[in-house]
Amino acid sequence: MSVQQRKEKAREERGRLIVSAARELAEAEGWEAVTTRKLADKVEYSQPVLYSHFKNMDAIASAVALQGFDELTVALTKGVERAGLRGLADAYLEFAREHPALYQAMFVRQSELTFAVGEIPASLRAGFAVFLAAVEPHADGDPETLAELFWSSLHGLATLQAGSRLRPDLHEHRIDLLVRLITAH
Amino acid sequence: MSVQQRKEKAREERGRLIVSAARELAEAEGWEAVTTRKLADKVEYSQPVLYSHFKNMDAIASAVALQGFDELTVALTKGVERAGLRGLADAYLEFAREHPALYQAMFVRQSELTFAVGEIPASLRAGFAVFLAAVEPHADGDPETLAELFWSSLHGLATLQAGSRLRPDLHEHRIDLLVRLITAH
DNA sequence: GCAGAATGTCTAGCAGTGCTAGCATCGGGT
DNA sequence: ACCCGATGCTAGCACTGCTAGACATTCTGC
Repeated sequence: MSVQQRKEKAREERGRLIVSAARELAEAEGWEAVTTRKLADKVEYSQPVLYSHFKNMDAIASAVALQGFDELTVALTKGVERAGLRGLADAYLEFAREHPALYQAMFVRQSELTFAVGEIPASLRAGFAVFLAAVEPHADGDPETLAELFWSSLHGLATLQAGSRLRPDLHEHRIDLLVRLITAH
Repeated sequence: MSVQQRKEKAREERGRLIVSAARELAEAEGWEAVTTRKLADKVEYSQPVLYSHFKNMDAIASAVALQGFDELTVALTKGVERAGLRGLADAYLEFAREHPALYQAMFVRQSELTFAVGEIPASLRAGFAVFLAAVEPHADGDPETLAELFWSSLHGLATLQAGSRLRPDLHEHRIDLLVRLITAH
């Protein structure tokens, strides 16, 4: 049944095309501009094909988010290898700044995927592991809490910054201070 | 012109009615359920009336947010008076937890109101002042940066918690740790 | 090679969204 | 008593997510 396998492969390819088209559209014009019609236009199919790949629009955004988790984990790993805790913080905030729509899909837009209760994507869990390892030397026997707090702080900085609610010129100072607070035990 | 003044007063009253109806609806069913038709139904007018008070739906949400800034500042002040930095953190996170839709309108939904660039609502500025004062004893000559960082951390905790992305049982631990990091200079 | 079945895609449409033009109707000023 | 401006309404537009049903097209069994 090689012919069916090839079909299946082409189908998966089209699924990936939809996801990357959605991501591009979101990054270019924001998620509110990602409509079924525009997306169908972009991939040069009609709207119903979207629904043969994904349950609904939210599922497409979730697929984009999943890509993001993978890429974030890679970026975080590189960051921590380059410059420890400070590199991790820089990598996280740079990722959020460079891919605002992607970051929104991952952490701001509420989706069906409620983690912590239920199953967490493996890539996200790997990202958390990077935090855990990086933070462990500075935790008094409770790296989980410190890792969650560090992540939360970075998330807060990322989202408030994205909304222009923090003074841009103090960006570096805030990261410095955060890292100093954690490392100075 | 007493009659006109009375009319104007009734008009303002209706404006407030719209805002509180929107807030109730959002708190009860989430912002995605706040539509012009439902809102008009709730205040027992037709949709066009909404537009004689507000430019558009976003402006209504912004009015709700403005209410929230006032209330948050009050809550933060009480918190810091009761238990210093820890009371401030508790008050902030309790506010976000008890009024999730309100908090969304204030800090999550992106609106025209980009602060930091442009004018910041007076009540929000007052809220930041509470942070500044509470944090000042623990800052090495740079309370602004520490206040922004503290606020960001709480915001991160609040939003990630709201999305069920943090372990609920560690809630108190995270606050403890955050406050300890700041106070332990 | 060919009829019939199965798979896949598209056209057309529904219900609901934010928002507005234009028409009644009501009330105050002269 | 009349006029006229202000006010709220009905109806409608262009858009949204999503789906039913018609139409090809391709594969299967003979």
